[in-house]
Amino acid sequence: MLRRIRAVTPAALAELLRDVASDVLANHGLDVDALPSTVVVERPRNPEHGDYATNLALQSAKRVGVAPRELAGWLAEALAAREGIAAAEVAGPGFLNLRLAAEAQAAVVREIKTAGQSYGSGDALAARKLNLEFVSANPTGPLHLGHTRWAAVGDALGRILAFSGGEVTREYYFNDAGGQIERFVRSLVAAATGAPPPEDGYQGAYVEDIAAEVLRQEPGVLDLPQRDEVFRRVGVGLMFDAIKRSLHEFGTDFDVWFHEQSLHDSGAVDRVVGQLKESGALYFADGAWWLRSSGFGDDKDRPVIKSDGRPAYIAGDIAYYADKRARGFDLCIYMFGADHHGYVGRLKAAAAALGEDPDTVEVLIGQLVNLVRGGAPVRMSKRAGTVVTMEDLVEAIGVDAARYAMVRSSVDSTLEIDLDTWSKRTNDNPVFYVQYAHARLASLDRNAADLGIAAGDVADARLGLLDHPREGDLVRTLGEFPQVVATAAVLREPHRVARYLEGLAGAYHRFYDTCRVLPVGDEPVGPLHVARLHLCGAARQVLENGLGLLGVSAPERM
RNA sequence: GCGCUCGUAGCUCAAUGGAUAGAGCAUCUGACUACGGAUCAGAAGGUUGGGGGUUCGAGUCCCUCCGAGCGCGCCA
Repeated sequence: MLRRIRAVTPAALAELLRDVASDVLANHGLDVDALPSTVVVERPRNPEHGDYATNLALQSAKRVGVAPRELAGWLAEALAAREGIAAAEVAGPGFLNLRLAAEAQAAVVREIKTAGQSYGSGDALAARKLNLEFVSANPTGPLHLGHTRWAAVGDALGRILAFSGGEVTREYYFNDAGGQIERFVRSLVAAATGAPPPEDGYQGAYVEDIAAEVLRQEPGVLDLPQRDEVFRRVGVGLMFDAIKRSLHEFGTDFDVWFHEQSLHDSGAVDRVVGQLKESGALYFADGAWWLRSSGFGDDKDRPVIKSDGRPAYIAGDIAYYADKRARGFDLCIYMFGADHHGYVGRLKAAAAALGEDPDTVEVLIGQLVNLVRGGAPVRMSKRAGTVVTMEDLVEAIGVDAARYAMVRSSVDSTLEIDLDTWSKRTNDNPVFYVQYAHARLASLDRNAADLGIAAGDVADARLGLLDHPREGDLVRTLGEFPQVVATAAVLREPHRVARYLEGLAGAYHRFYDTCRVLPVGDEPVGPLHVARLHLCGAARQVLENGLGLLGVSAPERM
């Protein structure tokens, strides 16, 4: 009977370190509370620094009142006696470098195969009710690249937050109550009547297409007195549908499609404005009602009811925020393009004015996306006239590459997507590099099946045989996944998952290059073959889980 | 002028205050009579825009200057 060893993953190691450090401090009569709230465990770049390293002694030395190296020495001694720890040594100013027994590390393979699709999930956001609002493009034209970035990043973030225990609702807010809808309708009417487009109107082939479709559905509409109303109802509806269809084909679906107009129709805007007037957050000046937003951290006060008596744009957003809170969301995450970052202060001020904690509003800002082809910028779209659309991008490189390209970089930096790179079917193209690893693993499984080899129950596998350096690297990489997901969730940084997958694919390819998995020729199936098959199965599972979080397919064949 | 986001290898980008700042591409040199060579090994490539500060330790935090993008409306 094999002895079952608990997998020593970074998370388990952090826990172990905390226990050991508490014991050590207590035994020396020192203050246990001097330990940092989170113990950092990382994989050193330099293999000479062990399998894992921690700066725990460095972090706590000052508060404990003991020299870092001395404290690290105490920890090393205590750790070396623990199960699964092969070696613990002090290095540099007080780092603690740890080597683990192969069997203890490889036990993570068992965890992965047992957890399956849930491996990597966690509770970092447990019991949090999260509202994610993203894309929210105005229904006056097709989605452009900025929207596309959020369609990919927001969707991935939603998956990651949910995987981390959050209760996530994804929403799309249609600004269908403002003046730009009027302009859109006028543009449609002009296109339908053959008149020149209005000066402030929308242009592009899509305007013509929608106008033509309205005429097809409502023949004779041009002669009706309610002509504009029909164009509004049918034309805007067609635009809604086109946007929803684009997003669905992009793999991004929403739980709630919220219409600004509904807030006006239901009286929600009137109610929230009344509430703000009553609390004194609004004041009347120059014929308009102003929000004292400068008193809540904004640059200046903002008109909420304009002097013509109509609600300003922000009125709808305040009511929308209040609606979200009333629905029980304890955190409202907004995702804006960089050109709307000036809106952040207003939104937080509005929350504060309603007597809410401004921290219930969290705004992510995404920088611009530029396309390059053949070394030259791509700016024009066939359909939209002026900007490149989501459909243009998907047509050029496909959904998987588009999503992956958008999600593999931090939203903080402007992004350049080289269409030549992302349409290649080589490892110039990061998404193919990762997907190829998965396809290779799928191929391996097919080959094993053809040979009649089954890995069997992972509980019986001798995973301690996985002691080759390449195996160790792969095992440790697999063990990092839950932490990567948790960090991505907490920091709202889905690109960490993508970068991790590239590292995992690399670790797998390096392992595969050196370590033969299946028996050669007449060689009988041995325990190492079985252990490696399980390792490959675990790698395949993590690639699948990770790609799934990004909304990118994990192909069996390519 | 004020504000936000940035500035890292030739290029595209990583790095939650940790050790010698990392990948991929491009360049150069190697590895297929075995599981997908769409792979792997190696070389070369850096004053992290400049300058100060904080500390055991700064690409990361603070100040300042330079440069880029984007904002600064009773538009949405």
